[in-house]
Amino acid sequence: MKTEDNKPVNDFTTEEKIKNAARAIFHKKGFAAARTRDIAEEAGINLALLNYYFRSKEKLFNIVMLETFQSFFASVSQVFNDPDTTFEEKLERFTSGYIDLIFSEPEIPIFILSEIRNNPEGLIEKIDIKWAVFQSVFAQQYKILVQEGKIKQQNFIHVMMNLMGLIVFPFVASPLLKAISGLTNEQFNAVIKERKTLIPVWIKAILAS
Amino acid sequence: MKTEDNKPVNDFTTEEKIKNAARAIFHKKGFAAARTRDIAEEAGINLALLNYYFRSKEKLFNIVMLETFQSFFASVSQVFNDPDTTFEEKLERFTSGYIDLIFSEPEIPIFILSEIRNNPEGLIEKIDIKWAVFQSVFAQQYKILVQEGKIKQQNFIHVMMNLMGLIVFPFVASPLLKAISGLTNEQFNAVIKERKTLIPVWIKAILAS
DNA sequence: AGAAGAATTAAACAAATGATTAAATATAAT
DNA sequence: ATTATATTTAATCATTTGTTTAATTCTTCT
Repeated sequence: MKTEDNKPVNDFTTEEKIKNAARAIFHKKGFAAARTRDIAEEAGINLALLNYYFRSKEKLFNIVMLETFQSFFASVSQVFNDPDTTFEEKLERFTSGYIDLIFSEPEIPIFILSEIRNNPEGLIEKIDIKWAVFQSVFAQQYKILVQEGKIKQQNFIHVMMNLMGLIVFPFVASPLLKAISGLTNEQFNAVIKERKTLIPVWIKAILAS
Repeated sequence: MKTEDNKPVNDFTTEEKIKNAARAIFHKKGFAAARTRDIAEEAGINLALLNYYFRSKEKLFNIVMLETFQSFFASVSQVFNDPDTTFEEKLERFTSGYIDLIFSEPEIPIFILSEIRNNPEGLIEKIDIKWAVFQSVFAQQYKILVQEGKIKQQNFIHVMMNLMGLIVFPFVASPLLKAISGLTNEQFNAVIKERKTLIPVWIKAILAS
């Protein structure tokens, strides 16, 4: 039973099942360690269908990678280019929203960071991420605050490094941090949730220093 | 021409050549994407010698991983447990020293972080990293400063997350950061060098906030 | 010099893995 | 209903890749 656009009711199409499985496996293991048979099994489909729908492992990976990358940075652009919020509000919304986002899929940061080292120019150029960040309203508001003497002059890239470092690092280093701290998963998650309100405060303290 | 302990003069033993090559390849590509033939070629040796000296790719990897891990955290322990420096001095020495260390081998952080996700319990337990950090003199000095009311009460793990996040993140995200900022490699490196003095200032601002 | 052991090499093996084929089944169109 | 097209399957292919083997060369010891 399918609709006129070939989509099963109450279920996923074969193509979607493959892509969802591929996303899960690639995110968890990376391109090189992921096997097409893993993906086929996870999707519950015959191995040959993977090539029938996507031609090759690499083509499938590129699609998953691009979509992951895009959706992961879509919210950046949205928050950073909202004309109706202040610099400080953007700081708070970005921090809180991003921590929630990564919480829902904690493997994504390390996936992106580790896969991007193999991707010389291919991927990054496909998304206008530069515009989303360095030409954003957020960046312009920063510049104005500097001109007004409200915050200290400093290369804007430091702000981005600091903000993203404070948000993302605990996730990518979580196995290590759990080991050295001895915290349980629940305790660790509670610590990270605290950061949703702490990081904006810290960033402001940094900007004032 | 070799010395009595079988070490060639002015050169590396075969075993060392293999391990050095393995380190380079594993650091750059990770375990799954590294091929034993890559390593043999990089080392300039016959492929069979890899198994002759190290039994298997996995055993070779475990040796490289453990050594990398140990050497990368040895300096932490040293700086953090120096009884003759203040909390503030440790902050400065750790930041400066670690940025220099990562500069010399920029692939190591992403290597460690991405490989550790496959290593449930094996690796981390082999190093007493908990002692090196959470039971360190640095941690004790932090506790005292909190008791004295010199800095604000906060879970010590936040300090470690912040410090390491500010230091490490720019390296693991460098391809992304270069893309969004448009900086050249030289400009990017200059920015990171600025952070050697900035990060301790920022951490102190955070601790006071 | 000659024997014994260590190191090295070329070749091949075996398993894993990405991809393809050809037949079978299901779906859509007339 | 029949045909045509799309989807799915089991089997197989072809390459890659970790590993081993057996022969050869080098080193060491007497």
